[in-house]
Amino acid sequence: MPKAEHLGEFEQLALLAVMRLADEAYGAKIQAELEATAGRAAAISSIYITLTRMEKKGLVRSELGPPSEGRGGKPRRYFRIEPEGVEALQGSRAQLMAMWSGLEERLKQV
Amino acid sequence: MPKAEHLGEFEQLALLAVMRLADEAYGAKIQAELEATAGRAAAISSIYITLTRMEKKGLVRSELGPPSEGRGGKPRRYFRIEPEGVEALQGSRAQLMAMWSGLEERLKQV
DNA sequence: GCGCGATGTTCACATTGTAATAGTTATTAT
DNA sequence: ATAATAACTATTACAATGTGAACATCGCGC
Repeated sequence: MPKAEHLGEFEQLALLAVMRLADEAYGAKIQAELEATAGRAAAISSIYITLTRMEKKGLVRSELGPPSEGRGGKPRRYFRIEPEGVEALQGSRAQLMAMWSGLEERLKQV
Repeated sequence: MPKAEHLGEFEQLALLAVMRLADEAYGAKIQAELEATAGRAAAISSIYITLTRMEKKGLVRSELGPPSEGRGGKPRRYFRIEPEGVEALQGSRAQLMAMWSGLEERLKQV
């Protein structure tokens, strides 16, 4: 029973990638999305571990795709964000935006 | 020698609070600022531990205020953000903004 | 002197993030 | 048929980040 109070830095990014990819959100693609969009290198293990932990907290769910799609390897595991995940994400975002508000201007003067 | 690749969730918030408070950034006030502006409860120990660790990485520096100011207790420890800290903060922000871009609209439809 | 309020500090632990490595299975090459 | 390769998922052990509880310091008012 994790306490699950706040989303970690990487948890936020991983959730966002899942949302962006909609129904194409599986491990390898999530990794590519993070690299391409955020410029954030992430180990593939970080992605699986983080998403699996979040699944236990009810922030995402996952299901296996069809066993074959003209390719080898294990079937893909597709992730979907749950309403709780969306909510957590919006909460984190609101905190950061509140803290940033008014700071951009000040930074320009330096 | 920590590796210090990315800022954690709380590291970001703590740095932002230090920036917002300018030359009034000491432990208790940082805690109050987080609560007031972000609605984020944080243990006072989290603040000191996190900022002390970031000081070792060169993201902030700190100095003790005058021993007394008509009040008891240890002298206040004032924190300042360093240019490296500002840079790290902007990097984290850019990643999140990139990942969020385009998602707000999609969310409204749910 | 004694307690109170306003600080800062430390320790032990829980949660979050990563590197290294192993496992699965279709397709292609030999 | 067998082996190599490619495209994936999974586990383990550890490092970094975050927290709760408890303690230490010191001026002020009684």
